[in-house]
Amino acid sequence: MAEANGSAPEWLSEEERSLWLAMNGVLTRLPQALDAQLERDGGLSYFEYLFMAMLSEQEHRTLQMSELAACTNASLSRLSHVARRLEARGYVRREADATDRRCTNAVLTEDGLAAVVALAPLHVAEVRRLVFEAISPDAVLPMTRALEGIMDIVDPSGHVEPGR
Amino acid sequence: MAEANGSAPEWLSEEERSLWLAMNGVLTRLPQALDAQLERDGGLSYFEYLFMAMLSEQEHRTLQMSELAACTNASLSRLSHVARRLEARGYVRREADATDRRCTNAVLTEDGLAAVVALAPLHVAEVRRLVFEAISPDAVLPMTRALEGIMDIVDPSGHVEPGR
DNA sequence: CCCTATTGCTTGAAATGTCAAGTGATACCA
DNA sequence: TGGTATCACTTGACATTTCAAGCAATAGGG
Repeated sequence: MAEANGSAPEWLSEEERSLWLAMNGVLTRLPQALDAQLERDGGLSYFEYLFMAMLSEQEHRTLQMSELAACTNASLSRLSHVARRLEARGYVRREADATDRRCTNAVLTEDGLAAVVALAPLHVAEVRRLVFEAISPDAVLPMTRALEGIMDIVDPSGHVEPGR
Repeated sequence: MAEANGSAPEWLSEEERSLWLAMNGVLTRLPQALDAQLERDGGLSYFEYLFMAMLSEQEHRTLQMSELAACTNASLSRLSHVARRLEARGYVRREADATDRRCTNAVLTEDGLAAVVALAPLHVAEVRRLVFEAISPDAVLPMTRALEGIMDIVDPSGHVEPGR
C-alpha cells in the first residue's frame, strides 16, 4: 500500500515501539506539565510565556508577527488571538511597521518584561527538573541531532531562531 | 527562589538550549504532522486514531475508559467526548461493565476495526518517515531511556501499556 | 500608472480541549 | 443495614485552536 517490503518493515520493532510509546507520552504530558507550572506561578500558558520570552530576547523587545510565528512554531492566526489577549492584559503592544504597513510588530511592555523576568528562573528550573534531569550529558548531542532531524522532515522550510 | 546556585545553573547551556529549541519544535509540529496525514487519509485526528488503535490491539477490541485514559495519556473527560463522537460515526460502542456498573467499556466496531486496519500501514509509514528516519539505530535506546525518564518525572504514577 | 496578484495579518465561526459540577454505582464502616 | 465516601464516568460551560474568509498594503506586470 504505502511501502515496499524490503527497506521499511510494515510495523515497528520492539525497540522502536517502546521509543514511540514514550514519545507519545512526552508529546502529550510534557506541554501540560509546563503549562501547569507557568499557570500556577504566573497565570500564563506555556505558549503565552514563549511568545513573551521570544520578544524579551530581542534588541527592542520587538518582533514582527510572522517572525514570532516562525520561532514559536505557530500559525499567524493563533498568534493574532494570543496577541490580542496579552495586549488586553497590558503585557504586549502591537504597532504597524513604519516601512511596510502590512506588517505588525509585537512589542513587549514593561509589565510584560517584568512578568517574563519573574517567571524565567522558575520555568528554567522546571525544564531542568522535567527534561534535563532525565538526559545524561552524553545523550544530549545525539538527541539534539535526532530532534533536529525530525524537524527537518516535518518542516523542511526550516527552524528559525530569531536573530538578535 | 527555585534553586540553589551550585548544582543547577540559572540558564541552559548552549547545547541544552539547542536541544530544548528542537524539542519545542517537535512538541508542536510532530502532532500536527501526524494529524494531517490521518485526517487526509482517513478523516481522523491522531487522538481518535490512537483511541481506536489501542482498542484494536485488545483481545475483544474492548477497554475500560480509565484503562484507555491511562494508555492514551488523556483525561477521562476528553475521552468521553471523543468516545461520543466516534460512537456517532459508528466506529465505537460503549457498554456498562457487567460486574461493576460504574465502569464503561469502549468496544471497537467492525467499521472501526476496518478503519484502523486501513490506516495503520499508512500511519506507520508516516511515523517512520517523520521520526525513525532521523534517529540512527544506536540512538534509539538512549533516546528511549531519556524519554521514559522524562515520563517518570512528569507522571510518576507511571506509563501504562494496555495488557493483552 | 492602473490592475491584478501576493503578502501579512485579522476576524468570526466551528471544532476541540479543559475545568468544575453532577450522577449513579459500589465500598466502607458503624 | 443505613449512611457517608469514593469511584468511574458524563455533562455543559468556558477557553483555546483551527479553518476559511476577508481586508488593507505592497509588488509586479502591461
